[in-house]
Amino acid sequence: MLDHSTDLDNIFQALADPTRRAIVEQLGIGPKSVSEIAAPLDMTLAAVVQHVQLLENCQLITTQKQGRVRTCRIKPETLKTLEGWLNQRRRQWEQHFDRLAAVLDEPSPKRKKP
Amino acid sequence: MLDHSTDLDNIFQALADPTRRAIVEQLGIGPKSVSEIAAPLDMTLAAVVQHVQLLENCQLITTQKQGRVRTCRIKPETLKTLEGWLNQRRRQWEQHFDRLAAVLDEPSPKRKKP
DNA sequence: GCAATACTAAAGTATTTGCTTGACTATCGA
DNA sequence: TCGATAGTCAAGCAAATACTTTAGTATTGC
Repeated sequence: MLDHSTDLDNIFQALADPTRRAIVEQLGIGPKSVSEIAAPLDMTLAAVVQHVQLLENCQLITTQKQGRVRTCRIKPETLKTLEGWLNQRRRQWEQHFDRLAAVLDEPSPKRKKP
Repeated sequence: MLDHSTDLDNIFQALADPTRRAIVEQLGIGPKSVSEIAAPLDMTLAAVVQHVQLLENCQLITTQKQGRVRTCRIKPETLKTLEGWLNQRRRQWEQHFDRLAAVLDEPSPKRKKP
C-alpha cells in the first residue's frame, strides 16, 4: 500500500464494512448508546465498541459519555468529503462524455471552434 | 463479518485503496491501457493487473482487450450506487436536523414540559 | 523467425482486519 | 451497600489484503 493515507482512505475503509455502514444508517435516524447500537447486531459488545471507535477516529460520528452511557451521533460534515470526491468524479466524466458527444455530433464542420 | 455482502461493500472496499482511487481518477480523464495505468505507480505490473481486475469485478471500470493491449475505461453508472447511498444519508440527517431545529425553535423560553 | 512487448496466472508473504474471550472499571438503582 | 448494567482494555486468532516473484502465453514489429 502506498503512503498517501488520506481522510478519504479512512472514510471509504470505514464504510466498506456493512456493520459500520449499518451503524451510520442507524445514527442517521437519531443518537444511540453503544448498547442500543449493539442490540440488533450479531456480535459481542466489545466488537461493536471497536467499530464505534473506528467511526469516531475517522470523524464519521461523535460520541460523548455521561455516567456509564456513551451516546453516539453522526457527524454529517464528514460525509461531505466523500460527496466532494464523488462530485469531482462526476464532473470529470460528464466532461469526458461531453467531449465524446461532441465528437459523435460532428457530422459537418459546423459545431464548436474549427 | 455479517453476510449481507452487497455491491456497496465492494464499491467502498475498492475505493478505500488509494492506488485504486488513483486509477479511477486517471480513467476519469480518459481510457488507458494497463501499462499506461501502471507507469506512474510504484509497484509491479502484476500488482496493477490485480487492482484492475478488482475494479472490473465490482463494475467500477470496464475493459476490453484487442491484440495484446487491454484498454480500461470508467463505468460511471456504478458510482451512482454510491451517490444513492450518500443521498439517502443526507436526506436522513437533514430531516434529523429539521426535527432538532423544530425543538430549538420552541417559542417559550422555558425548556421544560408544561 | 525472433525478440521485445503486454499482459496473465499462481504461489508465497507480511500486514491488517474483524472478530473473540476474559478480566477490569465505573455508575446506577433498589 | 451490593449487584446488575455499560462500557473498556488487552491478547489472541483466522481470514483477507496488498503486494512480491517466478513462470508463463499471446501479439507485434522488424
